[in-house]
Amino acid sequence: MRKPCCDKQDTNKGAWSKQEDQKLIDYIRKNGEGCWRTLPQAAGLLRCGKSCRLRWINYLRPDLKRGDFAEDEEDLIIKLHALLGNRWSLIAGRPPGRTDNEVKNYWNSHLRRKLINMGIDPNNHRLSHNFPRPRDPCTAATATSSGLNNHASPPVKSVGDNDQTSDAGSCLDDNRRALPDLNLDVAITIPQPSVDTTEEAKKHNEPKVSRELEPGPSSTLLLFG
DNA sequence: AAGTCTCGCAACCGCGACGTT
DNA sequence: CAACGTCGCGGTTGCGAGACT
Repeated sequence: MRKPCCDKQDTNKGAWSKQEDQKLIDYIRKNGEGCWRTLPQAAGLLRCGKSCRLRWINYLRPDLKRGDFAEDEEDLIIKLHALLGNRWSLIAGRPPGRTDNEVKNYWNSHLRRKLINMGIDPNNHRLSHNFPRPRDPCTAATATSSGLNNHASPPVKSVGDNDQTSDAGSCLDDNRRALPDLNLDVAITIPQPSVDTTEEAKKHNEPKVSRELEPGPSSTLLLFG
């Protein structure tokens, strides 16, 4: 089993009860987000601050859009992943009302496999000889059912993985040729306030985007959803 | 019908980034 | 400028539900 995330013996773990949810909602409605370290005690919750923050962001926030991803959302996520790699918080900033955790889970459980079935390496969005091609249903079936999911073969961390952003971006031409139905003409801009509604997101995404994705002053990237 | 397997979601953990002192 | 504390992100895991045998 896991080691506890914090040393406190008297903190609850695992699934949240309705009462806990309500306490957290009530407290944040009254006092706003932030100061997660002290929030649990102030709200009367036997949870660590991290757990409260995660629960609020991923589940309780009122502006969350739950349910199935639309096709245009899928496309957008694929495009953004090609451009950004596993920067889920940045990717989640674009489809409104989605969380990084939700996008990450959806990628790992659906989109990854979808790309694999299309013959695309989901790690770098290149056409891959190691992955089944669209016209090869036998290998496609084998790949999807034989451990290419995140459970059987968790992603191995490597230098290449960390560098996949530029790598993936450099292969967009290949993808266009291979996937005429998938518009990969994508670029990035700082999220609009109307899309990225939270102050928190603005605070953190803006500098991050400009710092990480703008190699030079002229490289302002515009994202069309 | 019962047992086993697979999948997806929610939650946890470690670590790096950032702010404060 | 180093030390410390907090926050946020990404990777990973556990568990329940549904599919399969």
